[in-house]
Amino acid sequence: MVDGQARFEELTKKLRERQCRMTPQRVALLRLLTSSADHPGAAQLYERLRKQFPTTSLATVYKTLSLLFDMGEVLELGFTNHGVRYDANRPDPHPHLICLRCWKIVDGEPSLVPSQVQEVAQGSGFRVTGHRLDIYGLCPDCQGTE
Amino acid sequence: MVDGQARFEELTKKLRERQCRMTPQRVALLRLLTSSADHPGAAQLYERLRKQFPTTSLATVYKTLSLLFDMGEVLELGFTNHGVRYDANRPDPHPHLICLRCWKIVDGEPSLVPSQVQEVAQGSGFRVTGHRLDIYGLCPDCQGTE
DNA sequence: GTGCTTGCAAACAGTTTGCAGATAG
DNA sequence: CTATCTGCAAACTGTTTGCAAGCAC
Repeated sequence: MVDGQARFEELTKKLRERQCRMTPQRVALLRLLTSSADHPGAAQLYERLRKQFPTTSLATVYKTLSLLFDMGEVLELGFTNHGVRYDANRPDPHPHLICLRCWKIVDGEPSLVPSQVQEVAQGSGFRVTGHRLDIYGLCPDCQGTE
Repeated sequence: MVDGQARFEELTKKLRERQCRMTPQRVALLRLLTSSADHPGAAQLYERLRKQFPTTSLATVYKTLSLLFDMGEVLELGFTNHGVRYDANRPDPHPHLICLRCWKIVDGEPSLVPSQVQEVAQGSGFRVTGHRLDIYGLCPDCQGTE
């Protein structure tokens, strides 16, 4: 588990270094991101943000998220049918366990995956820069309720 | 490598068993799919199909692709920025090497990945039904041209 | 003949963009 | 003060849907 408070301060610091302005909306979004373990989507973040800032717009959420993504501080998990989900707690590639029923997303441990990745790439001539491992299935809550 | 002709006949047979009608458009799409190793998207398939059937519509391409997907005979590789790419040659999960520059997609060998998947899922309580491993990087052609 | 399939157009969802006004530094 | 950020609305992309006409069987 990652310390949300520490991560929040780390992100704040990195944004300041970039001469980004810390607007109240941005601070609130950073707090939300660093205290959410459930890989929220833009719409979920927007909804939660609206409780504090009723005039906040979805566009602002997207703009901040893509800023963080460009800085390499957020992982984007894109899905065809369920939009993009964000992980700002652990920006390095790690496996995700995804429930196909309730669409819950849980972090997995990297374990041996990176060496596997190199092995698969071997002989292809690709220069590997990253990877993504999604594991699909049913979470404990959704088993037996199909 | 998979024998495209054999795969084409296999798909044709499975569709017939489902009492699906073999329209000329469908046959042509099946041929295209089973002879393409480059994981084309719907738009690419549509363009190639138009050369034979100038009146073919994108909707028909999507309908047939989703039929094949529902039958478990086609792999959908969804990307946030580049739509969905299809693999009808090998419907079982296998790694893909993806060039971030030209967006070429090359098949990788499954090797040890499945056991890794089980290992990662261990302790999460998830019942695993599938997985997806994408390896990002630069293909040989795109290295040095950045 | 029957009903699945096609192809058009319109709808749709999620994301991005342009711009005028607001505001952090 | 000034450049960045916000929030609205409109644009955009890729995909899906409804429906009348067409065609495989």
